[in-house]
Amino acid sequence: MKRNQAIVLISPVSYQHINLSLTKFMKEETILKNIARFITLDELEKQDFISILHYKKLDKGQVLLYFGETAKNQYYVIEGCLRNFSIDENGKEHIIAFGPTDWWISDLYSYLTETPAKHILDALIPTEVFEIRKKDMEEIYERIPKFERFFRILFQNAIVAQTRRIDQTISIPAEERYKVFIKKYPGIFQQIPLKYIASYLGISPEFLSKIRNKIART
Amino acid sequence: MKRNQAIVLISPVSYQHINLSLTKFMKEETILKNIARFITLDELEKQDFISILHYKKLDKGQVLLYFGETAKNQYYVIEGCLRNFSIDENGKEHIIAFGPTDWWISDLYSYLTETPAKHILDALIPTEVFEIRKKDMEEIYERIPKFERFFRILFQNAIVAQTRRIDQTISIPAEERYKVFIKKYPGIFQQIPLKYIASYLGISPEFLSKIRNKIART
DNA sequence: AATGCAACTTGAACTAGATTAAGAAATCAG
DNA sequence: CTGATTTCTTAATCTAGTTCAAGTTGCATT
Repeated sequence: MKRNQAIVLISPVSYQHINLSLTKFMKEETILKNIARFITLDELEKQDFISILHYKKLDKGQVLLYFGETAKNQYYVIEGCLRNFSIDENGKEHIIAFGPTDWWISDLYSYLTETPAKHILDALIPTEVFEIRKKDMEEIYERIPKFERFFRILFQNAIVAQTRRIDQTISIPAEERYKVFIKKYPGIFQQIPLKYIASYLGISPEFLSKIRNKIART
Repeated sequence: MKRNQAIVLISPVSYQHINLSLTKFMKEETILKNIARFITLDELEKQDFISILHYKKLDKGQVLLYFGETAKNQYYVIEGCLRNFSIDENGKEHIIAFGPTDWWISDLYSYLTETPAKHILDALIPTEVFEIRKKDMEEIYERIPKFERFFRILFQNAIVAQTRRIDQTISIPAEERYKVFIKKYPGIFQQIPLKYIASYLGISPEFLSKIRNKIART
């Protein structure tokens, strides 16, 4: 079954598709628009916040956080897709989360406890991010307390999504979970190799292939 | 294998065991102590906050949130244990979260979106809670903005725990997950029937029994 | 103490998903 | 364009976990 056969791309055209990089200004606009979902910043606050952003451009496969390294940053994905994954004692990779365009991602455990990370963050496709250092963020919380509210709401929404995922993982079979994933994340489905999607779903690539074949025959 | 055979009870004696109910004052102290982990409240702020708490005492099996009902409250567990669970299309229950003593619990999706809940909250053992109405909480956020920080930190910690759980669910076998659970939640393990623990782990009660027997023979 | 109900255990049969191997198709680098 | 590498598919075999049925044990009620 060919991936793109019957699924319409419904997310906005990737900026890379039109071969026109975002200017610095436009990149900053995307993160400010993301923040404006939950809080309103005045111009001074916007400038203050922008001053702590560190732009990074990653190639496919490039690592943002290594196993054993202490996470001192969190990331906003301007464009592209990151993954947060672990490696089990058999050397097998398990994707815990994707970090697609317009999402925030980090290894929160390492970041909060300042202990070595047990997870790894890298880019699955060429990706641009804003990196925010923990120290800088703590100062922003002091200077612009409404960011407490922003992240409270962001984290609430993250908990809702994770709860949904836990529920599905323990209560519905892999085929159903795959169908839910396609509907929920069409952008990721289009861009990311199937073996990574299988890993995220907690199944083998071979089994995902069987599921897709079965769906195609129905 | 008998449950209590080789496991030492390490959590403090249940208040109910010593047949001495907490006074109203002591109950309020427990939630204030919980809050003091992340923020400092002055006496006026404490009184303000306590004024929105609604005490509830539940019997085993008593429901706090029904399927299809819109969640208008969140809960702090003074003593006891709640569960957040779903029922799949085969009528099977899946426990998504426990809410043991000193934890905060709600159906966050329904609470945030003000849509009918797809989960159910009830008491697995006799339980006392403080119920906090959404409307009251929103006013507290206005009057005492440092609660934004409290819940941001609380939600961050919740995300860390859920991420750990997702990682374990997709990467280690049920036996390992059971061992992790026992170490991490000895209190729940002591008090809650095994069939609920099996449900939380995403396995059948029969399979949990087989795991326990295997462990006992090793 | 007796009875009924709920929880737990056990074994056999079954299934969803994993593993292994091999080949095809797609993508990438030069 | 070509060769190398990665991704994907397919089939056979294996295994973790489910289901079902039945019996045992623990708990609650009378």
